[in-house]
Amino acid sequence: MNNSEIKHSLKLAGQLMELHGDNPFKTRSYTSAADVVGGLDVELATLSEKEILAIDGLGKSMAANIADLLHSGSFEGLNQLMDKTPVGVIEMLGISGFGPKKVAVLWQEGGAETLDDLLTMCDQGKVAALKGFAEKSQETLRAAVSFLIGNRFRERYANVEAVVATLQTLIADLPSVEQCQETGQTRRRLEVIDQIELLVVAEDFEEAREQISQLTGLEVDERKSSPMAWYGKHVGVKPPIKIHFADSDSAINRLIETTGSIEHLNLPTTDQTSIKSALKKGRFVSEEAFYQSIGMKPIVPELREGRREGDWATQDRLPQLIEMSDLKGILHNHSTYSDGKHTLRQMAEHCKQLGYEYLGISDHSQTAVYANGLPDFRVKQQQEEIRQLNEELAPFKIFSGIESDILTDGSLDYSEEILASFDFIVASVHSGLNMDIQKATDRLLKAIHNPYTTILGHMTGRLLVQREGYPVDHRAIIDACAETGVVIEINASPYRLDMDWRWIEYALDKGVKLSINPDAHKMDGYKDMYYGLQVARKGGLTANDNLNSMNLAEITAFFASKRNKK
DNA sequence: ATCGCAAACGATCTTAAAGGGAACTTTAA
Repeated sequence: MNNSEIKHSLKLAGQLMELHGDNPFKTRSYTSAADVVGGLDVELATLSEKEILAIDGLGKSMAANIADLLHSGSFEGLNQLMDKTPVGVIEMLGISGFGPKKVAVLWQEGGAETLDDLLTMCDQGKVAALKGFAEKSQETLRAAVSFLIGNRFRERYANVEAVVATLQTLIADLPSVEQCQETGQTRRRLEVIDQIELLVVAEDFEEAREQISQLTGLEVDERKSSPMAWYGKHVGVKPPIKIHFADSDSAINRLIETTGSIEHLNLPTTDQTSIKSALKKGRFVSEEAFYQSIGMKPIVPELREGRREGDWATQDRLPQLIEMSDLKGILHNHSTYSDGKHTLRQMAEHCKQLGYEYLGISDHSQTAVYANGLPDFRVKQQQEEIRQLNEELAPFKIFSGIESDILTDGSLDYSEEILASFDFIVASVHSGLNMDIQKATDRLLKAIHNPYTTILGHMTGRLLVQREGYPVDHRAIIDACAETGVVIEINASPYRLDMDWRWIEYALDKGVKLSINPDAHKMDGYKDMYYGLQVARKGGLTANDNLNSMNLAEITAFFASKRNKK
């Protein structure tokens, strides 16, 4: 078990204790132990019991729980709590906006044991009748529960990536299988996956199907499976799996057919038919050969969504999509000054080691007390440390920034004097997320028009599969960024991937720059830029339109010119 | 349950918004 799994178990134990009305101080000790574990930069599995006991916030009981977790994947206290809580009620703890206390009422007073029970109770008006609930809460609950139910079989891309790779290898190694290739949504790098698809090349489909069904972890769904397709699922993986079969002659045709979205396959071709019907006219030896046969330049899988790629490919105007090697520096990162796991020095040295030219540090601002946000004097301390590190690490450069909360009224979180002391400012909303579209848009517009704002951070506050973002008028916001020269972040955390890639096209039309930012809270977090890059490519982003593709000299000039416009 | 001060025990404290219900509880960043 790794730290993040241990953290998850301790947090769950804390939530369940609160649900069952345990001593609040005992409850809190579990929650805070979970936080402590989350903040460690060394794996608990590598520590002795004595070393674990020496960690502040982890005492005798917690050390024993951790030992049990490492040994058996659970601990007695957690097992007991799980035993007396229905699975559906545990699922309710994930409802955004409703915590353990409210869930306890819904379960014990209202009798709900599943998410579906809750919807029924909302329909019957029974939720509004419960103590501590009323009309408004009932509707908020209905929306949050519907969202969770709608996402029951959907998963973030990053969480299925490894399973897809493992399955691919396992299946390719089966004696009856010639080749196994990723296709469908994951091949297109969609941010949320509701079906995993693979294409198997084999002579004898029947035999291949049977061997696949034998693989550990896979469960076949006999009813849905057919001679041409295996349907089923993998233990612990939410989206269902569909495996297509093809002989080697038709493999490329099947790959193209299963990779593109329906909208892509329906795109018109110059002969008045569609991609889909063109595929039926022959067997192709490569994807490139197929697209050329219909007068199109080859289209990479990420772009096959049925948007503008058909026209681009026909007119030879496909964008030169951004690549990892186009990223020259890393912006929007946290350190131990606020809620990051690693020190400023560690973050900088690691960034430099990876070959980047610069790092933009933007810890949380003072209002974010829960994240140890920086008051004025700590901003100054950090800037002094940055100055010293810059001397030492030159020519590598750390830019001093801040992730300033956009307060409820749309203003930033410091005085003019402090705001003016930063090289760049990421402005993001972190609190008061419950807004209508008018209020949210006005709040963001005011922040965009603040002359100190350099980058607009995670635009909608969404958490994929967990929580809907607040609604915003994307056009109005992008237009304002065009007017003010504010850069829009593509937050690369696989939980967010916000702004949504579907709006990149509009932003590029308006001449707005984007920035692929990892929002890293630890050194390892830099890797998330990969996920941001995938969705950026889906949106047609090129290196030219991406802020952190600038080299050090260019971005230094960019920050300076933005500051001089004030 | 943990910590700190002290030797068995007491204190444990982010804060603001929101909703429900008329002073407070719950939630979430």
